[in-house]
Amino acid sequence: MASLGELERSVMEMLWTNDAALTANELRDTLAVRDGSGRVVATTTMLTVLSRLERKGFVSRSRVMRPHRYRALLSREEHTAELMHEVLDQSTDRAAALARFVGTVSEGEANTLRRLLDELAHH
Amino acid sequence: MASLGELERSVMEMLWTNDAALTANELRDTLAVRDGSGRVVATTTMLTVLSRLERKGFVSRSRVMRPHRYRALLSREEHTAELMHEVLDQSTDRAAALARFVGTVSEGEANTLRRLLDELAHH
DNA sequence: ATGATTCTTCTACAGAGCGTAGAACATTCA
DNA sequence: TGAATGTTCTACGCTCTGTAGAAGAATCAT
Repeated sequence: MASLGELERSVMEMLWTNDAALTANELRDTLAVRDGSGRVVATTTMLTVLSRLERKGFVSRSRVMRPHRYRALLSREEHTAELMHEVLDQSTDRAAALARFVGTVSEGEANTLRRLLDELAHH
Repeated sequence: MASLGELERSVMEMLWTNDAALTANELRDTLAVRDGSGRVVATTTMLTVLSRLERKGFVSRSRVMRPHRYRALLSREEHTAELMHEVLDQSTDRAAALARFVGTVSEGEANTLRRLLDELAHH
């Protein structure tokens, strides 16, 4: 999966937080507020970034109306899960990598995992 | 964690595969053979890449002898586990992300996880 | 010891990715 | 149909990475 720059990432964060499809200007304004740094970018900058995110397959764009509306193709959780798989796939010994991972997980998270695997078993 | 370029990644792969500390020329030669593409780089190229990997904290260098010898600071599995944590840390809802992850894991891998968590419980 | 050899560092450059946005083009609105 | 709004095209600077020559440092062979 392609990786994201800082602004690209911020945009994805906004799209993940708002499940409605947003316009470039809405994103631009949200960024100015939400990003503590009061980051103000030109609308064209936002549009460029959105085009790149579309090309990379992170967002889809609805062109039926103007202004166009953008939404994330995956939810944040799906994205995270996909990244975890991708990382794991780079390993030659997946079981060993999982062992390391599980070995460094908090007790609470270990319990979460047990519960999830339990639910999975009784599908 | 800093990310790696293609050549940097190849070098880490070689260091992960050989647990002995290797020299720039050994890595150079191994690359030429191992990398199917018969990739031949100059020794100085290898040294530059190794310096960058050292700066990024991926390898350590023994300077006591010449030529210097390089080794990976983390094993491949440790590295993978660390990346998985890093990815997970980017999520706002870790449990949800883990749920997605577990939900898309193969049956065999689910069993591996159950076993690992079981061992963890009886520490 | 010293010239030859080997090794490392310094410097440099090209290509790609990203943040950035103006200029020009397209659409919609009043 | 002119004004306002929205989108695309083009471009530039910065950083990262692959690449390696030039120059400096250490080692070796005689």
